[in-house]
Amino acid sequence: MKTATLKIATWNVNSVNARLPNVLAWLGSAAPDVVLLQELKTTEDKFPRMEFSAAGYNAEVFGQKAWNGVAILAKHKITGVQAGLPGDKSDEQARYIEATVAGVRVASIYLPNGNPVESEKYPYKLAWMERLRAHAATLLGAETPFVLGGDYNIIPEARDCYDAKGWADDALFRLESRRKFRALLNLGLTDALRVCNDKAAQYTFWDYQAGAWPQNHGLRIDHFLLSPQAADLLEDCAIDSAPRAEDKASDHTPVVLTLRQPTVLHNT
DNA sequence: ATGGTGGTTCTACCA
Repeated sequence: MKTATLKIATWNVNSVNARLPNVLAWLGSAAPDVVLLQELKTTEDKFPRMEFSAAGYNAEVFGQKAWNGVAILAKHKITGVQAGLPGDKSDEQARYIEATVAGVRVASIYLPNGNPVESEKYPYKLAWMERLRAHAATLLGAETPFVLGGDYNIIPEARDCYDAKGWADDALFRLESRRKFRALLNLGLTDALRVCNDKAAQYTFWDYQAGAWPQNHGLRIDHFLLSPQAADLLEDCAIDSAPRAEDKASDHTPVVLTLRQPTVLHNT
C-alpha cells in the first residue's frame, strides 16, 4: 500500500501579479498540495484569488502595497490563520502568515533582507529573527508537526553560496546573521533540504543582474525548517530549478517538501 | 566596470 503524502512548496515569486502565468503553469505541472508564497508585492484586494481558485487552490493572504506580502495556497481547507509574526505590534511589514492545513501547521516566511548592514534594516532583521526563534519555541511546546518555509534571506553555509568570500560581510551571510539561523536549528528544527541532499551549490536564488543564472552564481536562501514531529514525516525535499529558466522568471525558484500524511488516530 | 536587471510606482526604493 502506498502511503499518502503531502507536497508543500515554497516560492518567492517577486510580484504575484507579474508572475501569475509562470506560477499557474508550475502549479499545473508540479501539482503541490500546499504552496507558501512570498513577495506578493500587492494588497489582498489585488491578489489574483479567482485564478488560483480556478486552479483548485484556496488562499489565505497577508498583503501590503508595493512590497513584501505572503500567502498560503492549499487544495485542502485552511484553518486557524494567523497573519503577522508575534512579538512586535509596531511591525507593519507583511512578512509572516501561519495556518493549519491537513493536520500540519505551516508558515510562509519572508525574512527581512537586512542590507545595507549600516542601516536600520540590519538590526530589524536580527530582531525579526529573534522573534521568529521565540515563536518557534512556543510552537514546539505543542509537540505537533509544523513547517516553517520561505525566503529566509540567510545563506547557512559557505557551500550554499557561489562566492562565500565575496559575501562575507553581506547581511545574508554575516556570522551574526548565520548565528541567528543556527539558533533556530538549535531549538531542534531540521533544515529539510540537507537531510535529502548533501551536495554543495544547491541554489534557490540567482540575481537578475550580471548573468548570475547562466553562470550559476546562486545562493541557497529559501528553506524549510521542520519540527521534530514533521521531520519524522519527511519523505523528500528538492529544489526545482526549472522555473528560473523560463521567460519572465522570478529570481527565486521553488523548493518542494514531501511529507507522509500525519497519522489520523481513530477507533477501529 | 561604483556596473548590471527587474518590480512597483511616478521618483526613488527595494532586492
